[in-house]
Amino acid sequence: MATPTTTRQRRRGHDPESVLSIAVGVFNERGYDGTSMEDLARALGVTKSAIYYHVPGKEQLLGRALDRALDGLSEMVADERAASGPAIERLEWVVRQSVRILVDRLPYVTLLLRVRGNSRTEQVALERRREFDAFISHLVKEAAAEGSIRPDVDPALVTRLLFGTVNSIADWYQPSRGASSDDVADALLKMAFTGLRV
Amino acid sequence: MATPTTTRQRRRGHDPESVLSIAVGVFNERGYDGTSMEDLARALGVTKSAIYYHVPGKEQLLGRALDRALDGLSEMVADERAASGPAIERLEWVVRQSVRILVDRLPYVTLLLRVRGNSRTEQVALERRREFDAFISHLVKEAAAEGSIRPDVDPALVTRLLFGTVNSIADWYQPSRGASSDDVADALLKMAFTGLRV
DNA sequence: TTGTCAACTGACCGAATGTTCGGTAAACAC
DNA sequence: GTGTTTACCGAACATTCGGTCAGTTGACAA
Repeated sequence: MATPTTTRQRRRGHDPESVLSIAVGVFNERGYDGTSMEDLARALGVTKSAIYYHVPGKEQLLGRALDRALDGLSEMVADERAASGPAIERLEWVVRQSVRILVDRLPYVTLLLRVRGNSRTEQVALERRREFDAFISHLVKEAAAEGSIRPDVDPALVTRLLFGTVNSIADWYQPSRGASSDDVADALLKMAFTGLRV
Repeated sequence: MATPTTTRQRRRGHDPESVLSIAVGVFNERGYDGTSMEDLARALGVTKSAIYYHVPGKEQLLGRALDRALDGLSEMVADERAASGPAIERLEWVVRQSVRILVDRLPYVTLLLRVRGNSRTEQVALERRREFDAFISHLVKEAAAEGSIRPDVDPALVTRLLFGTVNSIADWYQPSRGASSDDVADALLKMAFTGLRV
Protein backbone atom coordinates (compact mmCIF):
# COMPACT_ATOMS: atom_id res chain seq x y z
CA MET A 1 0.00 0.00 0.00
CA ALA A 2 2.98 2.29 0.63
CA THR A 3 4.23 4.17 -2.46
CA PRO A 4 2.64 1.93 -5.05
CA THR A 5 3.15 4.03 -8.16
CA THR A 6 5.08 6.86 -6.55
CA THR A 7 8.43 8.01 -7.88
CA ARG A 8 10.82 6.24 -5.57
CA GLN A 9 14.59 6.38 -5.80
CA ARG A 10 15.44 6.18 -9.48
CA ARG A 11 18.62 4.37 -10.45
CA ARG A 12 20.27 7.44 -11.96
CA GLY A 13 19.31 8.24 -15.51
CA HIS A 14 17.28 10.73 -17.49
CA ASP A 15 13.63 11.58 -17.78
CA PRO A 16 11.77 13.82 -20.24
CA GLU A 17 12.39 16.83 -18.02
CA SER A 18 16.15 16.44 -17.69
CA VAL A 19 16.45 15.73 -21.41
CA LEU A 20 14.50 18.88 -22.20
CA SER A 21 16.48 21.18 -19.93
CA ILE A 22 19.84 19.91 -21.13
CA ALA A 23 18.70 19.97 -24.75
CA VAL A 24 17.56 23.58 -24.49
CA GLY A 25 20.96 24.49 -23.11
CA VAL A 26 22.65 22.99 -26.15
CA PHE A 27 20.11 24.57 -28.51
CA ASN A 28 21.01 27.96 -27.11
CA GLU A 29 24.73 27.36 -27.37
CA ARG A 30 24.77 26.17 -30.96
CA GLY A 31 21.39 27.23 -32.28
CA TYR A 32 18.56 24.74 -32.87
CA ASP A 33 19.49 24.02 -36.48
CA GLY A 34 23.16 23.86 -35.57
CA THR A 35 22.48 21.15 -32.98
CA SER A 36 22.43 17.50 -34.02
CA MET A 37 20.89 14.68 -32.01
CA GLU A 38 24.46 13.43 -31.66
CA ASP A 39 25.35 16.74 -29.95
CA LEU A 40 22.43 16.27 -27.55
CA ALA A 41 23.41 12.68 -26.84
CA ARG A 42 26.94 13.77 -25.98
CA ALA A 43 25.65 16.46 -23.61
CA LEU A 44 23.35 13.91 -21.96
CA GLY A 45 26.03 11.28 -21.66
CA VAL A 46 24.04 8.67 -23.58
CA THR A 47 23.73 7.47 -27.16
CA LYS A 48 21.45 9.07 -29.70
CA SER A 49 18.88 6.32 -29.53
CA ALA A 50 18.43 6.72 -25.76
CA ILE A 51 16.99 10.17 -26.38
CA TYR A 52 14.08 8.62 -28.28
CA TYR A 53 13.18 6.59 -25.21
CA HIS A 54 12.34 9.81 -23.37
CA VAL A 55 11.08 12.19 -26.05
CA PRO A 56 9.49 11.71 -29.47
CA GLY A 57 12.06 13.71 -31.43
CA LYS A 58 14.01 16.86 -31.99
CA GLU A 59 11.15 19.07 -33.12
CA GLN A 60 8.89 18.08 -30.20
CA LEU A 61 11.74 18.97 -27.88
CA LEU A 62 11.75 22.43 -29.44
CA GLY A 63 7.96 22.68 -29.22
CA ARG A 64 7.89 21.88 -25.50
CA ALA A 65 10.62 24.42 -24.84
CA LEU A 66 8.85 27.17 -26.76
CA ASP A 67 5.59 26.46 -24.94
CA ARG A 68 7.29 27.06 -21.60
CA ALA A 69 8.32 30.51 -22.72
CA LEU A 70 4.99 31.35 -24.31
CA ASP A 71 2.89 30.06 -21.40
CA GLY A 72 4.69 32.49 -19.11
CA LEU A 73 3.90 35.40 -21.38
CA SER A 74 0.28 34.31 -21.78
CA GLU A 75 -0.24 34.17 -18.02
CA MET A 76 1.11 37.67 -17.67
CA VAL A 77 -1.17 39.08 -20.35
CA ALA A 78 -4.14 37.43 -18.65
CA ASP A 79 -3.30 38.99 -15.26
CA GLU A 80 -5.63 41.61 -13.87
CA ARG A 81 -2.72 44.01 -13.29
CA ALA A 82 -2.20 44.16 -17.04
CA ALA A 83 -5.79 45.20 -17.60
CA SER A 84 -6.72 47.98 -15.19
CA GLY A 85 -5.21 51.23 -14.08
CA PRO A 86 -3.32 53.98 -15.90
CA ALA A 87 -1.70 52.61 -19.06
CA ILE A 88 1.76 53.85 -18.10
CA GLU A 89 1.59 51.93 -14.82
CA ARG A 90 0.37 48.81 -16.56
CA LEU A 91 3.21 49.21 -19.05
CA GLU A 92 5.73 49.48 -16.25
CA TRP A 93 4.28 46.38 -14.62
CA VAL A 94 4.36 44.45 -17.91
CA VAL A 95 7.98 45.43 -18.54
CA ARG A 96 8.94 44.33 -15.05
CA GLN A 97 7.08 41.05 -15.42
CA SER A 98 8.57 40.45 -18.85
CA VAL A 99 12.04 40.81 -17.41
CA ARG A 100 11.10 38.47 -14.59
CA ILE A 101 9.79 35.81 -16.98
CA LEU A 102 12.82 36.21 -19.20
CA VAL A 103 15.15 35.70 -16.27
CA ASP A 104 13.13 32.92 -14.62
CA ARG A 105 12.76 30.97 -17.86
CA LEU A 106 15.93 32.28 -19.48
CA PRO A 107 16.83 29.33 -21.74
CA TYR A 108 13.27 28.86 -22.96
CA VAL A 109 12.69 32.53 -23.72
CA THR A 110 16.12 32.82 -25.34
CA LEU A 111 15.19 29.97 -27.65
CA LEU A 112 11.86 31.61 -28.46
CA LEU A 113 13.51 34.90 -29.37
CA ARG A 114 15.68 33.16 -31.98
CA VAL A 115 12.93 31.23 -33.74
CA ARG A 116 12.81 31.98 -37.47
CA GLY A 117 9.75 29.97 -38.57
CA ASN A 118 11.53 27.13 -40.38
CA SER A 119 8.98 24.49 -39.37
CA ARG A 120 5.32 24.26 -38.37
CA THR A 121 6.38 24.14 -34.72
CA GLU A 122 8.30 27.37 -35.11
CA GLN A 123 5.52 29.05 -37.07
CA VAL A 124 2.96 28.25 -34.38
CA ALA A 125 5.29 29.70 -31.74
CA LEU A 126 5.86 32.83 -33.83
CA GLU A 127 2.12 33.29 -34.14
CA ARG A 128 1.65 33.15 -30.37
CA ARG A 129 4.53 35.56 -29.95
CA ARG A 130 2.98 38.01 -32.38
CA GLU A 131 -0.16 38.06 -30.23
CA PHE A 132 1.97 39.11 -27.28
CA ASP A 133 3.66 41.80 -29.37
CA ALA A 134 0.28 43.15 -30.44
CA PHE A 135 -0.80 43.36 -26.80
CA ILE A 136 2.30 45.37 -25.93
CA SER A 137 1.91 47.61 -28.92
CA HIS A 138 -1.64 48.42 -27.88
CA LEU A 139 -0.55 49.15 -24.32
CA VAL A 140 2.10 51.64 -25.44
CA LYS A 141 -0.42 53.39 -27.67
CA GLU A 142 -2.78 53.72 -24.72
CA ALA A 143 -0.02 55.23 -22.58
CA ALA A 144 0.76 57.67 -25.35
CA ALA A 145 -2.93 58.56 -25.77
CA GLU A 146 -3.16 59.19 -22.04
CA GLY A 147 -0.30 61.65 -22.38
CA SER A 148 2.14 59.70 -20.22
CA ILE A 149 4.76 59.24 -22.94
CA ARG A 150 6.62 62.06 -24.64
CA PRO A 151 4.71 62.92 -27.82
CA ASP A 152 7.76 63.51 -30.03
CA VAL A 153 8.40 59.81 -30.66
CA ASP A 154 6.17 57.43 -32.61
CA PRO A 155 4.50 54.94 -30.22
CA ALA A 156 5.25 52.11 -32.65
CA LEU A 157 8.93 53.00 -32.46
CA VAL A 158 8.73 53.24 -28.67
CA THR A 159 7.26 49.74 -28.52
CA ARG A 160 10.04 48.26 -30.61
CA LEU A 161 12.82 50.04 -28.75
CA LEU A 162 11.41 49.28 -25.32
CA PHE A 163 10.81 45.60 -25.91
CA GLY A 164 13.90 45.33 -28.04
CA THR A 165 15.75 46.35 -24.89
CA VAL A 166 13.86 43.81 -22.80
CA ASN A 167 14.49 41.02 -25.29
CA SER A 168 18.16 41.89 -25.63
CA ILE A 169 18.60 40.82 -22.02
CA ALA A 170 18.52 37.24 -23.28
CA ASP A 171 21.76 37.93 -25.17
CA TRP A 172 23.84 38.78 -22.12
CA TYR A 173 22.10 38.00 -18.83
CA GLN A 174 23.95 35.54 -16.60
CA PRO A 175 22.46 34.81 -13.17
CA SER A 176 25.97 34.03 -11.90
CA ARG A 177 26.90 37.70 -12.24
CA GLY A 178 24.63 38.42 -9.30
CA ALA A 179 22.08 40.82 -10.74
CA SER A 180 18.51 39.77 -9.98
CA SER A 181 15.52 40.13 -12.25
CA ASP A 182 14.46 43.20 -10.28
CA ASP A 183 17.93 44.74 -10.48
CA VAL A 184 17.82 44.51 -14.24
CA ALA A 185 14.23 45.70 -14.47
CA ASP A 186 15.03 48.67 -12.22
CA ALA A 187 17.97 49.71 -14.37
CA LEU A 188 15.98 49.22 -17.57
CA LEU A 189 13.04 51.27 -16.34
CA LYS A 190 15.30 54.01 -15.07
CA MET A 191 17.00 54.24 -18.43
CA ALA A 192 13.92 53.99 -20.62
CA PHE A 193 11.49 55.98 -18.47
CA THR A 194 13.59 58.73 -16.92
CA GLY A 195 16.83 58.65 -18.92
CA LEU A 196 20.51 57.95 -18.32
CA ARG A 197 21.86 61.48 -18.36
CA VAL A 198 22.23 63.37 -15.11
CA MET B 1 41.81 50.87 -76.64
CA ALA B 2 38.34 51.64 -75.33
CA THR B 3 37.24 49.74 -72.20
CA PRO B 4 39.80 46.94 -72.47
CA THR B 5 39.30 45.21 -69.13
CA THR B 6 36.34 47.25 -67.94
CA THR B 7 33.09 45.62 -66.89
CA ARG B 8 31.05 45.98 -70.01
CA GLN B 9 27.52 44.68 -70.48
CA ARG B 10 27.37 41.25 -68.87
CA ARG B 11 25.04 38.70 -70.39
CA ARG B 12 22.85 38.50 -67.33
CA GLY B 13 23.94 36.10 -64.66
CA HIS B 14 25.46 36.16 -61.23
CA ASP B 15 28.78 37.28 -59.83
CA PRO B 16 30.30 36.86 -56.38
CA GLU B 17 28.62 40.06 -55.23
CA SER B 18 25.09 39.15 -56.26
CA VAL B 19 25.51 35.66 -54.85
CA LEU B 20 26.65 37.11 -51.54
CA SER B 21 23.86 39.61 -51.18
CA ILE B 22 21.14 37.12 -52.06
CA ALA B 23 22.70 34.45 -49.85
CA VAL B 24 22.85 36.79 -46.86
CA GLY B 25 19.16 37.51 -47.36
CA VAL B 26 18.35 33.81 -47.16
CA PHE B 27 20.71 33.30 -44.21
CA ASN B 28 18.78 35.94 -42.30
CA GLU B 29 15.40 34.47 -43.20
CA ARG B 30 16.17 30.88 -42.21
CA GLY B 31 19.34 31.21 -40.14
CA TYR B 32 22.76 30.20 -41.45
CA ASP B 33 22.56 26.61 -40.23
CA GLY B 34 18.96 26.36 -41.38
CA THR B 35 19.92 27.30 -44.93
CA SER B 36 21.04 24.60 -47.36
CA MET B 37 22.97 25.21 -50.56
CA GLU B 38 19.81 23.98 -52.28
CA ASP B 39 17.90 26.84 -50.61
CA LEU B 40 20.48 29.31 -51.88
CA ALA B 41 20.37 27.83 -55.38
CA ARG B 42 16.59 28.21 -55.45
CA ALA B 43 16.82 31.85 -54.36
CA LEU B 44 19.45 32.50 -57.03
CA GLY B 45 17.53 30.74 -59.76
CA VAL B 46 20.37 28.35 -60.55
CA THR B 47 21.45 24.87 -59.53
CA LYS B 48 23.56 24.14 -56.47
CA SER B 49 26.72 23.57 -58.46
CA ALA B 50 26.56 26.98 -60.15
CA ILE B 51 27.13 28.62 -56.77
CA TYR B 52 30.60 27.06 -56.59
CA TYR B 53 31.57 28.80 -59.80
CA HIS B 54 31.23 32.16 -58.03
CA VAL B 55 32.19 31.46 -54.41
CA PRO B 56 34.35 28.80 -52.72
CA GLY B 57 31.64 27.51 -50.42
CA LYS B 58 29.02 28.14 -47.79
CA GLU B 59 31.32 29.04 -44.92
CA GLN B 60 33.34 31.53 -47.00
CA LEU B 61 30.07 33.17 -47.96
CA LEU B 62 29.38 33.62 -44.26
CA GLY B 63 32.90 34.89 -43.63
CA ARG B 64 32.65 37.57 -46.30
CA ALA B 65 29.30 38.71 -44.96
CA LEU B 66 30.55 38.96 -41.38
CA ASP B 67 33.61 40.94 -42.51
CA ARG B 68 31.35 43.55 -44.08
CA ALA B 69 29.64 44.11 -40.78
CA LEU B 70 32.83 44.08 -38.72
CA ASP B 71 34.74 46.36 -41.07
CA GLY B 72 32.08 49.01 -40.60
CA LEU B 73 32.39 48.82 -36.83
CA SER B 74 36.20 48.86 -36.99
CA GLU B 75 36.19 52.01 -39.10
CA MET B 76 33.95 53.72 -36.60
CA VAL B 77 36.14 52.81 -33.63
CA ALA B 78 39.18 54.16 -35.51
CA ASP B 79 37.49 57.51 -36.19
CA GLU B 80 38.84 60.58 -34.45
CA ARG B 81 35.37 61.51 -33.21
CA ALA B 82 35.34 58.35 -31.09
CA ALA B 83 38.60 59.35 -29.42
CA SER B 84 38.42 62.97 -28.33
CA GLY B 85 35.98 65.15 -26.47
CA PRO B 86 33.73 64.53 -23.48
CA ALA B 87 32.96 60.82 -23.11
CA ILE B 88 29.21 61.35 -23.08
CA GLU B 89 29.39 63.13 -26.44
CA ARG B 90 31.61 60.43 -27.91
CA LEU B 91 29.15 57.86 -26.61
CA GLU B 92 26.27 59.64 -28.27
CA TRP B 93 28.24 59.81 -31.50
CA VAL B 94 29.11 56.09 -31.33
CA VAL B 95 25.50 55.13 -30.69
CA ARG B 96 24.38 57.21 -33.64
CA GLN B 97 27.06 55.73 -35.89
CA SER B 98 26.28 52.22 -34.72
CA VAL B 99 22.66 52.70 -35.70
CA ARG B 100 23.77 54.08 -39.05
CA ILE B 101 26.05 51.11 -39.74
CA LEU B 102 23.36 48.70 -38.62
CA VAL B 103 20.85 50.27 -40.98
CA ASP B 104 23.27 50.75 -43.89
CA ARG B 105 24.58 47.19 -43.68
CA LEU B 106 21.44 45.70 -42.16
CA PRO B 107 21.66 42.13 -43.49
CA TYR B 108 25.35 41.79 -42.71
CA VAL B 109 25.08 43.16 -39.18
CA THR B 110 21.96 41.09 -38.55
CA LEU B 111 23.90 37.99 -39.50
CA LEU B 112 26.77 39.00 -37.23
CA LEU B 113 24.47 39.46 -34.25
CA ARG B 114 23.22 35.89 -34.58
CA VAL B 115 26.59 34.16 -34.82
CA ARG B 116 27.05 31.51 -32.12
CA GLY B 117 30.63 30.37 -32.76
CA ASN B 118 29.91 27.00 -34.39
CA SER B 119 32.90 27.16 -36.76
CA ARG B 120 36.31 28.81 -36.95
CA THR B 121 34.82 31.48 -39.20
CA GLU B 122 32.20 32.29 -36.58
CA GLN B 123 34.70 32.23 -33.73
CA VAL B 124 36.97 34.71 -35.51
CA ALA B 125 34.01 37.03 -36.07
CA LEU B 126 32.95 36.72 -32.43
CA GLU B 127 36.45 37.66 -31.33
CA ARG B 128 36.40 40.82 -33.45
CA ARG B 129 32.97 41.65 -32.11
CA ARG B 130 34.17 41.28 -28.52
CA GLU B 131 36.84 43.88 -29.20
CA PHE B 132 34.12 46.29 -30.27
CA ASP B 133 32.11 45.50 -27.15
CA ALA B 134 35.13 46.16 -24.97
CA PHE B 135 35.59 49.54 -26.63
CA ILE B 136 31.99 50.47 -25.89
CA SER B 137 32.20 49.23 -22.35
CA HIS B 138 35.24 51.43 -21.75
CA LEU B 139 33.50 54.44 -23.24
CA VAL B 140 30.49 54.08 -20.94
CA LYS B 141 32.76 53.78 -17.93
CA GLU B 142 34.50 57.00 -18.95
CA ALA B 143 31.18 58.81 -19.27
CA ALA B 144 30.19 57.55 -15.83
CA ALA B 145 33.55 58.59 -14.35
CA GLU B 146 33.08 62.05 -15.83
CA GLY B 147 29.78 62.26 -14.02
CA SER B 148 27.63 62.43 -17.16
CA ILE B 149 25.64 59.29 -16.42
CA ARG B 150 23.37 58.80 -13.42
CA PRO B 151 25.41 57.10 -10.73
CA ASP B 152 22.65 54.80 -9.47
CA VAL B 153 23.07 52.24 -12.26
CA ASP B 154 26.11 50.03 -12.82
CA PRO B 155 28.02 51.17 -15.95
CA ALA B 156 28.38 47.55 -17.10
CA LEU B 157 24.60 47.21 -16.97
CA VAL B 158 24.18 50.50 -18.83
CA THR B 159 26.48 49.26 -21.58
CA ARG B 160 24.52 46.08 -22.05
CA LEU B 161 21.13 47.77 -21.98
CA LEU B 162 22.18 50.58 -24.28
CA PHE B 163 23.79 48.41 -26.93
CA GLY B 164 21.22 45.71 -26.43
CA THR B 165 18.74 48.33 -27.56
CA VAL B 166 20.91 49.28 -30.54
CA ASN B 167 21.37 45.66 -31.58
CA SER B 168 17.69 44.87 -31.19
CA ILE B 169 17.03 47.20 -34.11
CA ALA B 170 18.21 44.39 -36.38
CA ASP B 171 15.23 42.33 -35.25
CA TRP B 172 12.57 44.73 -36.50
CA TYR B 173 13.96 47.51 -38.70
CA GLN B 174 12.51 47.64 -42.21
CA PRO B 175 13.64 50.49 -44.47
CA SER B 176 10.32 50.26 -46.31
CA ARG B 177 8.54 51.60 -43.22
CA GLY B 178 10.11 54.95 -43.92
CA ALA B 179 12.13 55.60 -40.77
CA SER B 180 15.69 56.62 -41.55
CA SER B 181 18.78 55.71 -39.59
CA ASP B 182 18.70 59.14 -37.97
CA ASP B 183 15.03 58.87 -37.09
CA VAL B 184 15.72 55.65 -35.21
CA ALA B 185 18.88 57.00 -33.57
CA ASP B 186 17.02 60.15 -32.47
CA ALA B 187 14.24 58.12 -30.87
CA LEU B 188 16.72 55.76 -29.23
CA LEU B 189 18.83 58.56 -27.80
CA LYS B 190 15.77 60.41 -26.55
CA MET B 191 14.57 57.29 -24.77
CA ALA B 192 17.89 56.18 -23.34
CA PHE B 193 19.38 59.58 -22.52
CA THR B 194 16.44 61.68 -21.41
CA GLY B 195 13.67 59.14 -20.85
CA LEU B 196 10.26 58.33 -22.27
CA ARG B 197 8.06 59.71 -19.54
CA VAL B 198 6.78 63.24 -19.81
C1' DT C 1 15.90 -17.72 -8.74
C1' DT C 2 13.21 -16.18 -11.69
C1' DG C 3 10.71 -12.69 -14.08
C1' DT C 4 9.70 -7.92 -14.96
C1' DC C 5 10.65 -3.64 -16.65
C1' DA C 6 12.86 0.89 -17.07
C1' DA C 7 16.78 2.61 -19.40
C1' DC C 8 19.74 2.06 -22.47
C1' DT C 9 23.21 0.30 -26.64
C1' DG C 10 24.70 -0.64 -31.34
C1' DA C 11 23.73 -1.49 -35.83
C1' DC C 12 21.33 0.32 -39.21
C1' DC C 13 18.05 3.12 -42.66
C1' DG C 14 16.77 6.49 -46.14
C1' DA C 15 17.14 11.20 -46.86
C1' DA C 16 19.57 15.41 -46.92
C1' DT C 17 23.86 17.74 -46.62
C1' DG C 18 28.09 20.44 -48.77
C1' DT C 19 31.07 19.76 -52.47
C1' DT C 20 33.30 18.03 -56.91
C1' DC C 21 33.54 17.12 -61.66
C1' DG C 22 32.83 16.25 -66.62
C1' DG C 23 30.40 18.25 -69.87
C1' DT C 24 28.00 22.19 -72.60
C1' DA C 25 25.64 26.15 -74.61
C1' DA C 26 26.01 30.78 -75.56
C1' DA C 27 28.67 35.03 -75.92
C1' DC C 28 32.70 37.03 -77.38
C1' DA C 29 37.57 37.74 -79.76
C1' DC C 30 39.92 37.31 -83.85
C1' DG D 1 34.25 30.27 -89.01
C1' DT D 2 37.29 29.01 -85.17
C1' DG D 3 38.89 29.11 -80.49
C1' DT D 4 38.29 30.79 -75.92
C1' DT D 5 35.94 32.12 -71.96
C1' DT D 6 31.92 32.64 -68.98
C1' DA D 7 28.27 30.75 -66.60
C1' DC D 8 26.02 27.13 -65.93
C1' DC D 9 23.80 21.89 -65.59
C1' DG D 10 23.34 17.02 -64.06
C1' DA D 11 25.19 13.31 -61.86
C1' DA D 12 27.74 11.72 -58.48
C1' DC D 13 30.56 11.99 -54.10
C1' DA D 14 31.34 11.08 -49.02
C1' DT D 15 29.38 12.48 -44.91
C1' DT D 16 25.98 13.66 -41.65
C1' DC D 17 21.29 13.91 -40.52
C1' DG D 18 16.98 12.48 -37.69
C1' DG D 19 15.05 8.39 -36.59
C1' DT D 20 14.08 2.99 -35.93
C1' DC D 21 14.52 -1.38 -33.83
C1' DA D 22 16.06 -5.72 -31.90
C1' DG D 23 18.47 -6.74 -28.27
C1' DT D 24 21.08 -6.05 -23.51
C1' DT D 25 21.71 -4.57 -18.79
C1' DG D 26 20.89 -4.11 -14.07
C1' DA D 27 17.80 -2.95 -10.26
C1' DC D 28 14.02 -4.72 -8.02
C1' DA D 29 9.72 -7.67 -6.69
C1' DA D 30 7.92 -12.14 -5.89
